[in-house]
Order: sequence, then structure tokens, then C-alpha cells
Amino acid sequence: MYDALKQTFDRIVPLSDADWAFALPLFKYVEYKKGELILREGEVHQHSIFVITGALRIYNFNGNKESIRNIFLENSMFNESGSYYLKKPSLFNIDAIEGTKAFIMHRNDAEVLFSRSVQLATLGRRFAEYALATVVERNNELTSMDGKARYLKLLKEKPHVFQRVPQYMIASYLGITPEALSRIRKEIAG
Amino acid sequence: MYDALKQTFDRIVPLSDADWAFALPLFKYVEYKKGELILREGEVHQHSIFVITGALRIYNFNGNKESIRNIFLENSMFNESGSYYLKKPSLFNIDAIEGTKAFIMHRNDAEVLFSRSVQLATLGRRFAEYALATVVERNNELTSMDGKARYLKLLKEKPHVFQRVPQYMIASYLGITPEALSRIRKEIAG
DNA sequence: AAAGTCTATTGATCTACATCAATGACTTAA
DNA sequence: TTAAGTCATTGATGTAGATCAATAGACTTT
Repeated sequence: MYDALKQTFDRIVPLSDADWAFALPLFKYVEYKKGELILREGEVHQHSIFVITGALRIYNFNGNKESIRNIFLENSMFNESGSYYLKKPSLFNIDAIEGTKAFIMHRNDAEVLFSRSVQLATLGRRFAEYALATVVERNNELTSMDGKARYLKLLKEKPHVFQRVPQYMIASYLGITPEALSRIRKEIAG
Repeated sequence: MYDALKQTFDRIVPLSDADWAFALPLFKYVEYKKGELILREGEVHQHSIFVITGALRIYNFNGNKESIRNIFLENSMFNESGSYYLKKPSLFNIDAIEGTKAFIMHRNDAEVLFSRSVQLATLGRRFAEYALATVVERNNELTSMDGKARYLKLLKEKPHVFQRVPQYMIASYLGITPEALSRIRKEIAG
């Protein structure tokens, strides 16, 4: 049950058996139904989420339109950083695109965990560093590439997403409307 | 000489005298002339930079136009995250908007430092977490607010930047052209 | 003070993409 | 089998902001 979690973590920082024995009980196994709301805008996000199987998304509303900031499939770990780390009200909602199995860890437990050893502290640091690098890159894409280029990049780098997620959500993730994405696809196809 | 650095760090995680004694020699004092290039696109960024006084910017080119991603004034610590943490070629340039005094620390020294104690590891983690939260918020601004709203937010939250940085750089930071910013200002002024 | 270089402003035009509206294909419910 | 949703597509139109071009003030350099 913990295999995927262990593999993902060990790829970042190998942990001792003692550290693992300490860490595992701090995770709570949860299941989310398709469409289930996990975090509501305005709440403080208290848990990091590790997706075992399924798909979650984080999004907010521009006016009455959903704007999807990110999509997380299996073996990814995330939280609403601004809220989770700074204890501020969340700017985003999180819900389940598919039925999802996950481990979650409360922020307080994570702090205890990351204070236990240098290895564990480094694990926590690596997570934040990796997430930071990822967000900066995505930021750069959104500001320096047009819709078509962003679509092609996603198609190249994460083609599997297209099998799992409806097109209007992909459009939203790309920062364009479903109509615009449809036209981009038409243009490329022929 | 180390006062500003110590104060900034202690605000995040208080360190023991022993940890400070270990940390301080790892910083190197440097000065940058106005306009001096500190990191060139394509290089791997090897140092975190703590700005003592002055102003640095990180930017890249869209076509032949500079696009400023961030501006760092005194008492801020940063690096080109994607390059520094993942050892990839930098997508950005860094240079000095003003004559600048700074401490820099090589990535390898930072790794040694953050492996020395749980306190120091936590300091490293907090830096990444804080930077992450900041980048996500900025990302949200750039995608959910229009130019005028972004201008007003900057004016409200960092008015001092307007005393230090020319308007065309602020426009670039806001993700719009100098012409567009000029029109926004005219509209607001009445 | 003259000359050259930046910077901000203003006007005219252009464009990627949004918005609004209609249609057809698929899916689910009764 | 029909009815009611979803979802992707296509067309017509609107708009924030880009681009191009010109001007004028402010700073340097000599």
C-alpha cells in the first residue's frame, strides 16, 4: 500500500528504516469521489496530498469561469502553497477530476516529521525546491508562449493527460477558452 | 556587516551561535556595478544571492523584448530556481538595476550548510517554501488580473519600487508594454 | 550650449484571444 | 425512444493590449 509513496520519496532522499517507521503513521489514507470538493477557497489548507491513483485539480474562479492552475495525477505530492505554508486563506479550490485514492499529512505532522532528522528535513526542502522550480517554469510558459505553443508543449510532455482530462479542462489549464483550443487543434490538424 | 543578513535569517529560523559561526564564512561578499550582468541565459546558476543594498532583476527575452520576471531590493534572497535547484541551463538573465552590494553562497556550500543541523535544514526549507508561495501568488496575479489591476496592486503593496525603478521596467514586470502602462496611468490620473 | 541618448507620452492600427450564439455528436436518465 | 444534459465545434463580433511611428522632455557627454 505504501509502495508508490516510498518509491517516490526514496527517489528524492533515501530514508533510514527508522525514519520510515516514524513517517508512515503520519499519513492518513483517504478516498475522494469524482467531483468531490477537497479544499474550498477561503479555507486554510492543512494537508499535503500524495495522489496514489486518480486525478485532482486546483483552480479558482475568474468572474464565473473556472481557471485551472494545475492537475495532479498519480505519484504527485502537492498542497496549496500560499495557504499551507503561510497559513493564509486559500485562493483556490481543490477537487477530484476522477475518483482518487490518496495519502494526506497534516501540516503540523509534517513539521514534526521534518524536524526529526536532517534526512527528513532535506526531504521537505527538496519538495519545496522542486515545486518552486516547476512553478517558475510554468509561469514562464504562461507569460512567454502563446496558446498554440503551450498546447504543443503539453501534448509533447504530458500526452497521457489528454486521455484522462476533458478538453475544456485542458483549455483552462492552458489559460485559454475551449473555443480557442478547438480552433488551435483544427489549425494544427489540417 | 552581517547584521542585515543575520536579522533576515533569524526572522525565519533562529540559529545557534555555532551554526552562525559555521554559516558566515560560506558567504562571499560581492559588489555589482549598475548594469552588470550576473547570470547569462544558458548558464547554470551556482549561487544564491542575498541583496544587502541595491537592486537586481531577473528577466528573459521574448523575441527581442526584455521580460522582467522579478526585481529584488535589499534584504531579499533569491536564485534562478529552475537552474539552481535542478542544475539546468538558466532560462533567465540576472543583472543589476543599481549598484549593488550582496552576499552570495555557492550551491555546494548551501548543501553542506543545510546538512549540518536540523535548524539549518529548516532554514533552507523555509526559503524554498516562502519563495514558492510568493511565485504562486504572482502567477495568480498575472493570469487572473488585467494590467490596470496589477498596476494598482503594485502601487499599493510596493510603492517604493516606483521611486527606484524606471517606468518601462515596471511595465515589463507587470507584463505589459511601456505604452500600455502610460495609458493606464493617464486613465487613473483622470 | 549643442548634440546625442534615454524615457515617457500620444495617436493609429493590428491581433490573439474572449465573448456570445448556434449546432451537432454523445451520454445518461426515465 | 425520447428527453435532457454535456462537450466540442464553428461562426460573428468585441476588446485588451501589442505594435509601429512620431514627438517632446530630461539627462549626459563634450
